Amino acid sequence: MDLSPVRVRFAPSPTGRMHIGNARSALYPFLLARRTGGTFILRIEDTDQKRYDPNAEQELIEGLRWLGLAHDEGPDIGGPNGPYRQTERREIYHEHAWKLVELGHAFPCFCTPERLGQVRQEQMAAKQNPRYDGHCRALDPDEARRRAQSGEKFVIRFKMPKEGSITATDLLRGPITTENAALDDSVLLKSDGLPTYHLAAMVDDHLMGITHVIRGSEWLPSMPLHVHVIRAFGWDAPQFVHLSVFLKPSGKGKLSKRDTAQALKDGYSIFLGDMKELGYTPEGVLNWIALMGWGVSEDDVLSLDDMIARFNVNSLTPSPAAINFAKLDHFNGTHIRLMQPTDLAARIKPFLSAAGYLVQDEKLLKIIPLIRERLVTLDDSIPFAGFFFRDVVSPDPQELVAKDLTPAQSAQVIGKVLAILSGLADISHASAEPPLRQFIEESGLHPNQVFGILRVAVTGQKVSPPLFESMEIIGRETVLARIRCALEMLSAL
RNA sequence: GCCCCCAUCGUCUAGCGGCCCAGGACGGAGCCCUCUCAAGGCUCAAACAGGGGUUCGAGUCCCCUUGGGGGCACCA
Repeated sequence: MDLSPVRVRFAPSPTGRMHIGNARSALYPFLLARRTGGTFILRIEDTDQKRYDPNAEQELIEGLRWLGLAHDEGPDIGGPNGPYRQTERREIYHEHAWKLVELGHAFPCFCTPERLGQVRQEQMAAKQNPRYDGHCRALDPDEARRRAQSGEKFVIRFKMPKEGSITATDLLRGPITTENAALDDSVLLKSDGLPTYHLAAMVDDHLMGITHVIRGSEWLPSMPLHVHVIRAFGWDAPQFVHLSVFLKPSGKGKLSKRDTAQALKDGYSIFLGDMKELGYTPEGVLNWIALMGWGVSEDDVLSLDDMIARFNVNSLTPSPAAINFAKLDHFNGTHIRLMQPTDLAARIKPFLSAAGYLVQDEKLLKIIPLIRERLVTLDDSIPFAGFFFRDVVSPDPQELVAKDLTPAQSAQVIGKVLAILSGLADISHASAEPPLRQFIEESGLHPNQVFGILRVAVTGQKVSPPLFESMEIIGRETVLARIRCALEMLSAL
């Protein structure tokens, strides 16, 4: 592939929460930029004042930072091609819109929304495609300019050729030819003075020197319009890459509000902010989204650096992809296991703290090897490690009763275990296992019965990290105290 | 309704005319390991949507059908 430095951008509109679709739209350009030693730009497309969400930009920036997708230019860090918020570029769009009018490729339109609505209704009633009827197309340019300047409400529309066709190329799909007659006189500049996407994005991409436009496939149908606009200005078109959409887990249709609600119920989310809180790691999330729409053969556990080294626009896939949360779990767990113990400890600590535990770093570091291969999310550290930091545990008395044993028999067993462990100067894997194994041997009990009672007594739960290693970390005194407590509970049954 | 795009195991995908009675990963099933739960190892089930062409030869190229997705705003 061509490795000359690209200039690419992530250009979200700040209208809501950052989700995996956004993240992937940022990831691929980022990878391409890093792969080629190019430039990755963040641009905020905030021209829709109705849908504007003042918190969105910050969430977007935080999301990028969390994922590790650092941009080289953007509204928060500046750069030579600013401003990077479209509302701060009004004059630029104005100039360009009128330039197009001058060149005869656009025209001011004074039609009211009411008239347009009526026309649309009539067209639909006549089973025609709803489209602009060309009412203001033939207006005298000077007259139109005068009316516009006198304060009359107007928009500027692209003057789409009536005949001919245009061929626009998507890198993943090849050339796509469209009849101009099928295209509309789209609005470029709105009556509020702000541009539509069709003008703003084309102007900005040109002015910012964008070489590859990587965006969602919802833009594929307007690519012909975009190429028309670009050519009307006399510019060279960038390479277009349209990413496939994410489908709901069933693969039937794209994600809806209901699906995101359902995901949350199942303990998942498509929003980055939620995913972080649920204990997903940037590495896991990145790996997951990277592989939805990107064909990598064989080794598919990839770090960001691996992705950069292997990324290639041509291996992106054009077909829609159903999201699969089980795979997210897999990647998350895999990347957790790949982490350095100190790194993992640092990431787990906030979760434990938030759960109310006072965490000692040294102790946590000792726990890491015991729990790392058991974690799917960082949040799982709470059930797996919480009991290490608790003063007392409160097991369910019923769970202290071993399989096929009565409460009294179970009490007898744990009493014997207590006697054995009490006799030890310290409780470690090496010191505790042999005498307990010997006891099991002599008693004819099953290891699961003895260790099961002990596990519940010491950890307060039926599922835990390995018993002996856990007891070693908890310490002799606490272990014995917890066993005595369990013995009392059993005796009371 | 009109326009556009897409089509390999349940899911994400490899495959760019012979290397494919189709490979990997997730998930599923089984076995091993084992103090619970995991992790790990091994094994198994599982797909070229259908129909026409082109070709000595098609999952790979073309056409149609079907299915899926997207778009048709003074939203992006």
